[in-house]
Amino acid sequence: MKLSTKGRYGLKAMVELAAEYEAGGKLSIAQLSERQGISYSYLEQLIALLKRAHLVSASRGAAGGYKLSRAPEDITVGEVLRALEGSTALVECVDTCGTDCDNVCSCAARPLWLKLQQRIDDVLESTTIRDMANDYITQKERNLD
Amino acid sequence: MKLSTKGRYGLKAMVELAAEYEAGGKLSIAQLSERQGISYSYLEQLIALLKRAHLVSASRGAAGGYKLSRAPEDITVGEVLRALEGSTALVECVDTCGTDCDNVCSCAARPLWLKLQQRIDDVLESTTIRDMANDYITQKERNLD
DNA sequence: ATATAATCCGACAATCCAACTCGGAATTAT
DNA sequence: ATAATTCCGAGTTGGATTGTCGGATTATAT
Repeated sequence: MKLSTKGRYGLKAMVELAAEYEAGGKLSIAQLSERQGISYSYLEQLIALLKRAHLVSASRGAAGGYKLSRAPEDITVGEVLRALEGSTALVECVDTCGTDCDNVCSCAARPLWLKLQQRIDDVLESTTIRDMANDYITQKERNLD
Repeated sequence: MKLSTKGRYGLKAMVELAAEYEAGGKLSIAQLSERQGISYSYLEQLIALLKRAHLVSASRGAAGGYKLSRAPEDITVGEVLRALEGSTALVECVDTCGTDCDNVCSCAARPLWLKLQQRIDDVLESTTIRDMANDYITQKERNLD
């Protein structure tokens, strides 16, 4: 019942880009990996996932980098995590992509998993990375005092 | 972001015991593993975890087996999952046992994880295995039609 | 007493997957 | 040209999940 580093690191990278959004918001992998203390090579892979999902767009070559392809208030945490992890489902049998469990109709636990998943998705879909960036920024300001 | 089979199988075993509670509620591993199609040897291990957490009690020897050590309405899903998985935390940094992340105070994601974890635990602590057993029983009845 | 049915226990094995690393090709600004 | 960057696929490593197995222990039934 753990979220992988893929999801955690990738989401933090998105928040970093969101916090930079007003100022143009382009950051290179080198910048992102340094700000978060994540391996350059690994972050490369994560960003690739985000790009494939059209959440960020790249400009190549020298002075290149990544920026959000939409405004941060239009990107939900759920979208980001799905791009990174494939799905936010806690158990397969509640995945929107369907299930191969032949037992769904008489499963003792399925009603619970459905309810739980709904609560999780409520949070993930109602939170945007703009929200997170705002928290992040005020948090950093507080730390300066 | 997946729940392991430990949690899923173990919880289903507990619901099976809860459904049997009124009738005495003692079941052997052989019975439990057959009803769920889970390997006998593996289930043995899972039950051991539940026993260590005093959620079930065993009677040894022939005609032995396991039963709930408390009434099913007094056992929450959260307790069961903690016994099986160690923790229900989605990310370490919200674990009640504390964290070794030196970044908690300026983490862009922590407020989200806290909120998410709270919603998850709301569900897990407010659902008992009696609730699940009731659902399970009516579900089985519907399937007879 | 003996056979039988069960829990108990620890060690081991297979498989998977998360979490990276690496090398180099393609692209673009200066 | 050169340096900075994205792009891409393959390989590695370690640890966790998901079991299996053999035998010891305990209780019941006959």
